[in-house]
Amino acid sequence: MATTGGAGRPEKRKAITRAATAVFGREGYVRASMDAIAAEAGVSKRTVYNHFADKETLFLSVALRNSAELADGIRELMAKHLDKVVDLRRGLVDFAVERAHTVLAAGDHGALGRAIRAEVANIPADVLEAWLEAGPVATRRDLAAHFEALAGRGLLTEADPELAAEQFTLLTFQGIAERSFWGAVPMAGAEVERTAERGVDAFLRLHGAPAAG
Amino acid sequence: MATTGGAGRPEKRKAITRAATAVFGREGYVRASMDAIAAEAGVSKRTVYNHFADKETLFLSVALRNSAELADGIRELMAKHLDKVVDLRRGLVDFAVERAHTVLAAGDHGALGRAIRAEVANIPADVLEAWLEAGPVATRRDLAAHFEALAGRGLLTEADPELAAEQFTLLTFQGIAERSFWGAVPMAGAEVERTAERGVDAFLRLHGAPAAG
DNA sequence: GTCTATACAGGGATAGAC
DNA sequence: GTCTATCCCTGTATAGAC
Repeated sequence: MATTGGAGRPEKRKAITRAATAVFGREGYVRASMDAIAAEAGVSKRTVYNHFADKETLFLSVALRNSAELADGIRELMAKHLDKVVDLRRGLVDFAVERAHTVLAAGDHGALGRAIRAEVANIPADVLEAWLEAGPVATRRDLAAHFEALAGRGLLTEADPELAAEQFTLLTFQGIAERSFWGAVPMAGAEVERTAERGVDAFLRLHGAPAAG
Repeated sequence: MATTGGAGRPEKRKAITRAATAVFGREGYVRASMDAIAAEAGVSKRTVYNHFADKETLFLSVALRNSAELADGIRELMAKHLDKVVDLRRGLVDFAVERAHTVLAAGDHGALGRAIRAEVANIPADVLEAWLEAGPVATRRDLAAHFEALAGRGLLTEADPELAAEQFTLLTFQGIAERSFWGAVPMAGAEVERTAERGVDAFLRLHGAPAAG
């Protein structure tokens, strides 16, 4: 990431990363200006350049951090809804709904994801790989582990946890993400829920244990 | 769309739209310059402004045209693979593979779709709606109609053609689109085929007619 | 020694003028 | 078809302030 040393006060650095996340999310990489980020952070532009070598470095830095934070949040949702589940369908639907709201919220998180996807052709391959690994890939792996545990409890079939995680995401989340353009166009909460329910029903027909169906 | 009258020679206009599609697709809306578009079209910048009022008008115009052309291409693929199908699984897999290659090809088509998705927050609501209607929504409707016909022949269940079309697209296409970032990051042909096959298998377990399974 | 504030050089963009 | 007015952006430089 090549931040310019560890110089400067940490509180300023934190304000800059928060502001950069918001401005890049709102405007996208090209439209966002370093002036606007400095203003939103409440620091001078010189201070921004004291902490981050240039605009690209700042963008990639907050992108990576954001990806990891988002994966952490989703991991917590899995623990909350899938660890000690009694009603499997209910737990899966609740997880799907909260996940969609978390990722696509108009707040800081989802917006930056949009900016990254828009800019993906201009991101160095190794940074893109790190972003994927910290975010979507980690989430799929975590979800597969949970599904494997659920299979161990006889609630899902054992066959292929990775495939189950992939198809769960497709059926319960990807349609919402695509239709709302990753949160850029708001989607009614009721439609999110309806989509999650229909997705979970399809998922359970594919991967639910016959006994628990 | 507010093109500036019908002035100018049609051949020039065609060259401009073709060049704009390519440049916007390569660079994205913000990075693309009217100079580059004029150069790629082999006309003067004055000629570009003679046909299209400004940069935004040009972008939205080629976006709409592109959306409709892409939907036409997919419609042809449906006719080719699903109209007189004998081996249903084979037909669905071939359709899914060709569709993925068509949409995500590095050529003119898919690249502009990326630019539109990146810029969606800055597109007027009515134009975005028209773009959706001409493209993704039309494709889903066409696919649902084909699935209804296949149900009439006893190859799929009758239940809900719209839902079947939605889930077919999710299971056989959306994962490829997401992983390749709508064609920005190339994906091996073998992985496209493998993904399509696994998606079709899941789709048939959800919507295949029991007799034909 | 890090911050703020401001100004400035250099490049490139749109859109219009000649 | 070239040329230009006008604007905005990045990144640096130059002041002084806590």
